Amino acid sequence: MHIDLLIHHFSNYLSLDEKEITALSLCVNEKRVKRKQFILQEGTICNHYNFIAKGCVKMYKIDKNGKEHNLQFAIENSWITDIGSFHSEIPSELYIEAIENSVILQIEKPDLLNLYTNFPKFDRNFRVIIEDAFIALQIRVLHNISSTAEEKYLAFIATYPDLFQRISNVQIASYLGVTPEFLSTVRKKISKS
Amino acid sequence: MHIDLLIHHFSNYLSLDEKEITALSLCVNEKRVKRKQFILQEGTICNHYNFIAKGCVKMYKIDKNGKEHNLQFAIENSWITDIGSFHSEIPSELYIEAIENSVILQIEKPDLLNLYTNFPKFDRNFRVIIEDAFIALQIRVLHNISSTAEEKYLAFIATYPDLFQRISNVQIASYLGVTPEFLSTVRKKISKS
DNA sequence: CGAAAATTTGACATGACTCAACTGGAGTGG
DNA sequence: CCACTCCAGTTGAGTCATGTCAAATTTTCG
Repeated sequence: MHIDLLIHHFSNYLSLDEKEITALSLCVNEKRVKRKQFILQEGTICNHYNFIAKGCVKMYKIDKNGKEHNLQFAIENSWITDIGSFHSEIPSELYIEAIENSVILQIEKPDLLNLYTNFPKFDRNFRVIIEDAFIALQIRVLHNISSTAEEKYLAFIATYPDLFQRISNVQIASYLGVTPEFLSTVRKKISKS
Repeated sequence: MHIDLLIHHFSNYLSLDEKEITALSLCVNEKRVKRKQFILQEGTICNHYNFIAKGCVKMYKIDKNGKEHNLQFAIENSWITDIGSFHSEIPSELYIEAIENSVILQIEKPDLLNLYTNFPKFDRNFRVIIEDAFIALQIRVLHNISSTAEEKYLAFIATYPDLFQRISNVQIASYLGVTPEFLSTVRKKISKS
């Protein structure tokens, strides 16, 4: 079962004991989605945390010109959620869409709050998980405000060599904040040097 | 005393009880810095969390061309720390420098870890604090990858009207990732419309 | 196989940077 | 209190990075 992946994921932090595993298992829902299906759509409230057990998904915004801007990718053993919408319970401006056929483990908000209250270890573990995500986002912001497209692209493939092989350059361009056409010329220049 | 500000800050989350307040008080160090003094410098390990009780500071990186890139500002009642360096205990690539004469409340890493272990409420509170910071960073990334300089500037002054009045446009330009000259032309264009 | 999407290429447009010069406070020392 | 310096802010000319649009080609996937 896929929940073993989640339990193993937590063993990277403070491992769960029997009672915690039982409680967690009771509130995890497994959801299978095919490529191009949505886990979240703009206008709806994001009321669950999503853990990717298998596959690959993206979270993005569509701007006023209809263009997609990728905020985050997630593959096996990582979390992807519109935490802003989850917290405030206001409608999301984001989409979460499967790039590959995927298996998602979802925890509903009331269940997660219960886990936090009954088992402080979840507060601890999610604190550390989000700290790590925060650190990665800070590095991304630094690149955004200080690097050229070429530098950002090279940093991306160095940081996420696994992702890089699974997603198209259109997706990477959207994540970096450049057009696919320009990324193409950047890649050409890199390959020549 | 300034520690009251910190205790009050936590009351925005789960309020601290007597024992927690006592424990916290024992590990908070008050530090006064003047304008242009450093709280952290590149090459040193960031081994404390910094809470701004009074004043205003910035955290930035200096790139290979000697240019500053502002990652974060902090004013009263907010946290500013190189969490990456704090976690991994590798030397920081960032500077934290006072923009105004300031009062900082510092918690050393071993003390913070003790607070986490002895009082789970700190895990909870810092989880929520960092979640909020994470949400703000995600919004910033979305602007970085999808907006023009003008849109980013307008979003900045709408989001941080308080900060906007206390710091120079040079600092804002560095935060947005544009040159001060170009920000100047953007501001001129805005004032005309 | 066939449709849809990804990738590349080129001509052109524009947003943003560089560099240099100038102006006008704000702080500092005599 | 003045003279001085330093820095923020502005302006303009020229340049570079990146975007737009359109078209052709290749790849992917159902």
